[in-house]
Amino acid sequence: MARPNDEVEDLFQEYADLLSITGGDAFKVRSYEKAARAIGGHHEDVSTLDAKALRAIPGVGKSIADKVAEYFATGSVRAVEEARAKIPDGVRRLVAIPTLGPKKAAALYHDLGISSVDELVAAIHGERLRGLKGFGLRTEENILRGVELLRQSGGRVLLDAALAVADEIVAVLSAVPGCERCEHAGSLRRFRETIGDVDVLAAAHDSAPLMRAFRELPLVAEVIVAGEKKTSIRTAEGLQVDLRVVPPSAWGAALQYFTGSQAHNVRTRVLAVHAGLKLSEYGLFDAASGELIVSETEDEVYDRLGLPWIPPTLREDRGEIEAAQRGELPELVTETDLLGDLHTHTDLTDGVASLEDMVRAAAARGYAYYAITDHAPDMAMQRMSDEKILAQRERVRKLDGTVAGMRLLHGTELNIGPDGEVDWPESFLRGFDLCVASIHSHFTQDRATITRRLVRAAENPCVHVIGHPTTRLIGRRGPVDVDLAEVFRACARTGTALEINSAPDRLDLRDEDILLAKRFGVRFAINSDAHAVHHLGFVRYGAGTAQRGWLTKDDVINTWPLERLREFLGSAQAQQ
DNA sequence: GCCGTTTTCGGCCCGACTGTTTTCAGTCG
Repeated sequence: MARPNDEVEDLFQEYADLLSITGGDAFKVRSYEKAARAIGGHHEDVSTLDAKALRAIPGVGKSIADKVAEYFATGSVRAVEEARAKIPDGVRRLVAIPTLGPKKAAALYHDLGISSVDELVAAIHGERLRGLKGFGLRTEENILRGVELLRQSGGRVLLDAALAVADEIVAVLSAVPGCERCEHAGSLRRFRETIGDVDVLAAAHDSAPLMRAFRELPLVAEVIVAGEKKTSIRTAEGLQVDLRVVPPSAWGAALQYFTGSQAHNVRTRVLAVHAGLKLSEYGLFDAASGELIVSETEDEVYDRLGLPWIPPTLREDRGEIEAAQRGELPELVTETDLLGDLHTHTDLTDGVASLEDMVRAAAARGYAYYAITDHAPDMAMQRMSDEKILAQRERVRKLDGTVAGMRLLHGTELNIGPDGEVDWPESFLRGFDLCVASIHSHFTQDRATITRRLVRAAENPCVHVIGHPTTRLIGRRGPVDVDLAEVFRACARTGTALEINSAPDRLDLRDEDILLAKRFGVRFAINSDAHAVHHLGFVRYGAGTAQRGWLTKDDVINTWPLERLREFLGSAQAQQ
């Protein structure tokens, strides 16, 4: 189940969308968006809060607090239901298309009766948009490109959504009597950036109670197939989940088989054949006699193939078999290796939690150090000023070391402008412990310009980390067109780290880019880019992505002790 | 709809780009 806070966030975001499509007051729309974000990022469960506590959340006043209460009392909100009655859900989905906002969606619906993405595409191809005010040929092209982007991620969900579903199912099934083991497998276990369907594997002598419990889960919207060995369901959000139940003796072989990837499995089966064996989801067998050799653990299966156990995040047939044969598998960085987070926000800019709340939550994760990196003035909407950032620095210095001994770094997330310049002059930047620099606009510049822009940022002696280097948003915006090798070369030369932004809709750098960057000898930082307390946990996805890029602890600067990190930050400034 | 070096209503996130226009609306971060 979604967190109650997430349910309310989705509800108010939907209401804001509907209000904007119906031409409602823009400030009212913004109020609901702001409240949605604040509630989604709030640390307490809003379903347990009374009116007074609800109104203590920034952006929540009487009207919105009443609607939250109404939602938990009745299961719905009358005002939202009324808005839904006016605008078909398909019209709201149109605004998910990049470059298509509420005004254009409203025009398409009212003038042409278009109420779904499919109808819109058909209308464009039927040239029915020609002559519609505000819609030219370029607009049509942009819409079609946006739809294509949406469909590329089509049916696939982000890691966090898939993991939330998987975690819930595994927790419930593990408690069913007779269940000896239960884990998620598939691309989710390999931490792929998007997930087509969730695979859950369980071990039991009798599968019936597990299959029944699975079918009766509250999140099940539809049972697709129900058998003795396999059951598939679909959630209300459209995510397919497959449960396979195997005998406990076959656990290891099944887990290996259902974890994949397919390419990795092909390689392991070929290895088996060459050794006179046969590998299937039921075990490793002697090819001639059909006698079972091993099947109980993954370790045994790999061992009998002459390999050490291979971490799931490496199982893509990208050289892991060969590395394993040579005994050269990397010792992968893990989430628990992280000693701190180097890219986080507070409510001084676009975060929703206070400095103190963020610091407390970071300390609760056991971090040794933590950097606060709010936006700088060039992001005009954030209204940052020298005075505000210096006042924050005072507060950071006072808090430093007072919460569980955690050390604080005062930093900023600079904006890399169209020519590669950043917000403040060098004299001011030297006052920060750490500067992340990221691109936030001008995404469509040509390859040479973007490359030069990022190289210039890396060459800036005050920039320590390049944030979300390709700026892609999964399913919504492609990466900028850039010569990554050139950027990686510059980062290696200047001692500038590359971020692995852990936000599940970014995961930027992505795994393939990390593999390439590592070859240039670049260092990395696995950061949450948290805008709320619960975002700090995003580093789980960043660490998984780093593993898919074959990174070890030594490659990642925020696994280093503070002293070594400070040396790295200092030497970057000393250069050039 | 929220908020207030607040007290009851006026301001609220600003600037730039894109595409459609020919002076601006819509979208985005």
